[in-house]
Amino acid sequence: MRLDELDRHIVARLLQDGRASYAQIGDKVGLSAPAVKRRVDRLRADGVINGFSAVVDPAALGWTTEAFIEIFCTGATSPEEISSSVRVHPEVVAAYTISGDASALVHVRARDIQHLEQVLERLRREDNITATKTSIVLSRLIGRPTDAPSPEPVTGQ
Amino acid sequence: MRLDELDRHIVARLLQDGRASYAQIGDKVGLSAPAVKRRVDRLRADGVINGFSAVVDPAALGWTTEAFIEIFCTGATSPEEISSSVRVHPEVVAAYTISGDASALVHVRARDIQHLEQVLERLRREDNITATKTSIVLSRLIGRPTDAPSPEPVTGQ
DNA sequence: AGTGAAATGAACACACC
DNA sequence: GGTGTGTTCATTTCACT
Repeated sequence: MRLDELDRHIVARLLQDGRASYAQIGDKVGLSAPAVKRRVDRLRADGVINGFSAVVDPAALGWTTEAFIEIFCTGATSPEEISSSVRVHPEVVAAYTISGDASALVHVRARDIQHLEQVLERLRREDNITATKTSIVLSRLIGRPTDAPSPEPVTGQ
Repeated sequence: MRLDELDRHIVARLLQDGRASYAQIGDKVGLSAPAVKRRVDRLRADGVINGFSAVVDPAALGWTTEAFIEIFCTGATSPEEISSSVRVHPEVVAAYTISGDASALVHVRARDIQHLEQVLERLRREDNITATKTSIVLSRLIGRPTDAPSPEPVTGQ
């Protein structure tokens, strides 16, 4: 499934304003509203667009503390096992297996430092997990709405 | 500014479906559509909700490679300097100053490994940056739509 | 703060060019 | 891909509690 320029343009607009009407988008990209809807429906069916969401300030909801935790696991722990050890903790907002020394990198949000400490204790109690290495976020320098990329992959120069 | 239960409920619904109508939300939370709209307007004015966005699959847009890069800087480089060194690179989707050895942690998306290498070269050419340590993402285990937290901070147990 | 009603405008599903 | 139309539904504003 290939995306043309119009598709990318529509995705760009929806990243910027997920509640834009089809007519509004159509004005910007040069299509009629029904044509935009047809393309958005197709983009959703193809899994390019997976839904819509509000962009919320975590601090305003009481999540003022954030950390990245490197997870070290026993011998040959599978990604699935890591995933299930980690996903039971609701404070985990993202987790990745990565190259390098650690088995996984986990992005955590907590109410405060005390809460973060509790999360760490709970993670370290998991059977697979032998060690953790925590980097507390001091400040967010950059963060696009959804950590989303721009719709146009930059061609290498 | 404090949020009551209804506000959190509304935010939860908008995180799940950013295009939900006010009437739909009202049905779930027990309010009329105008009442929901007034609260959403207030949440936006207060900066709790910063906008709406589509949830897009980066791979479908051609961004198949992802990495976390620890950035090491000269002596006393300020967060602002790091930020400006890093934000000029469009492949950077997020960046944080963190505790620990590194000065900052940068989340990067690239088209492929070759492209990632180019990003690394460009980053290392920045004056402030003395070294980088890259962890390539092998697989995403968990990733809530927007790396957003749930609207209810979990109380420590 | 909330509701309810009325007017405007968007969405949707058609058939059609 | 663009129009047209008609129906349904959402948004918005206002009066009122």
